[in-house]
Amino acid sequence: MSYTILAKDTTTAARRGRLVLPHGVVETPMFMPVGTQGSVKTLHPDDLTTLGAQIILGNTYHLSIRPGSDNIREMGGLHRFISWDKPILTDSGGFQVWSLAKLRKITEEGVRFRNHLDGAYMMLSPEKSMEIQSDLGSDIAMLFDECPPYPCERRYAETSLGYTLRWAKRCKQWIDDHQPQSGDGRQHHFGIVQGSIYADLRKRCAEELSAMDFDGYAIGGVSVGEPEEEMLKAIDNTAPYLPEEKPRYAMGLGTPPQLLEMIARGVDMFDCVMPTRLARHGIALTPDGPMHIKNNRWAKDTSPIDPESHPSIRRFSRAYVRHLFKAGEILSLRLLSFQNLEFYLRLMSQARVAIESGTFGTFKDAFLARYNSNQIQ
RNA sequence: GGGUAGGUUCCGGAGCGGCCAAACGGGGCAGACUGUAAAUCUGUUGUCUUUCGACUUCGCUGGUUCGAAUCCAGCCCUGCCCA
Repeated sequence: MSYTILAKDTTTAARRGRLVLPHGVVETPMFMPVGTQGSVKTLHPDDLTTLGAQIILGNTYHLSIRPGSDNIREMGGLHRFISWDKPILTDSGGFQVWSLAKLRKITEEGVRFRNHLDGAYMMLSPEKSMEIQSDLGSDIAMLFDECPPYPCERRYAETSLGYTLRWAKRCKQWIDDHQPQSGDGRQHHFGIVQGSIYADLRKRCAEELSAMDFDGYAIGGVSVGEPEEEMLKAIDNTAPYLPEEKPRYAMGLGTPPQLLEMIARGVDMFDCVMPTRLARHGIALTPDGPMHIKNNRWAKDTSPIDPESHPSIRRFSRAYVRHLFKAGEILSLRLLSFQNLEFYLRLMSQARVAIESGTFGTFKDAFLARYNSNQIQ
């Protein structure tokens, strides 16, 4: 088995695991920095290594329209192309069906897009998505799903779920036909549970996908604008029906507190644009809460943004980073991205240690109390 | 000295008799962001008031008019051209 549960928490459903992938071993719970276009925005791959990133994301939709997945395959695959030799997870493009909704048409066959670059028509189907991800050579390929919007009426959610389940079967068929190998060295495939806010649909989807025996399972249809309460409910309505011995991945989430809440519910993997996007928008994440570095109150603050962070960011004062940001200097975006990812990855590292010692519950409460107090000195 | 263009709210810059506390851009202040069409987007930016509204403001002084940032006169100051 490529996934091993190493420890379980005593008072929550948190798990400490290890996932063996073609390009390396990743320890869970873990956070995956998002590198949609083959780059975690503003950061050098060596920065990611310094930060302890174990795996990053790439995106099927974006990479297939530019520079083209066939080109990437001919150049030796995504890892070589972007010079990153650790694991990569590729999203299937299903999310772009949702986020670029104005330009799409969904049919049984798949989704017909007009891409956002030159408006050219493009078809994404279960088979096509799997083929692109195979060309990219990612360690984990996500199944091609239909991500319903929020809010979503029952009727639409059912129809949408039908696509997701039938498309999952076709993805499975494509995998069996094209990638018959077994073992940790082959590309892994994760199913995606949809069902919107409807508990019975979530359960049904989780059970049907589980029966198809994928390498891991994702909880999708979250991070689409729903309130936090609905998001956690979707986790609660899904996680219990997923196989215990497979990794669970909450897609597109979340805030630091949300991450801990989901780990406590048995989720192992996360990805989110939040740390890097907030960085580019002038917000630093710290153990004491988010910090609008552009605010006037930091103008003369010579202390570091986060005294507990990595030395290479700790050496700069809040006043300096603020100055760089306000002056439009690119360095500020890099420094803040570095800080925010450092913070996310540190949080995951601390969570792993806490689970191993069976104290995740108290760790979580302490973290939340401090983070939510938002008392940055 | 002669000619000419102009002086507008933090800056640039529109406005050229009422719809003007004054477009737009920048800057300032604050906010939003959750499988990245995002180094993006939103709000706010004369004073007082919770709202209605009141008050002060378009170089200065005076005038014309029911009404002036806008018209007239004088003055002050800047840029450019000629001596």
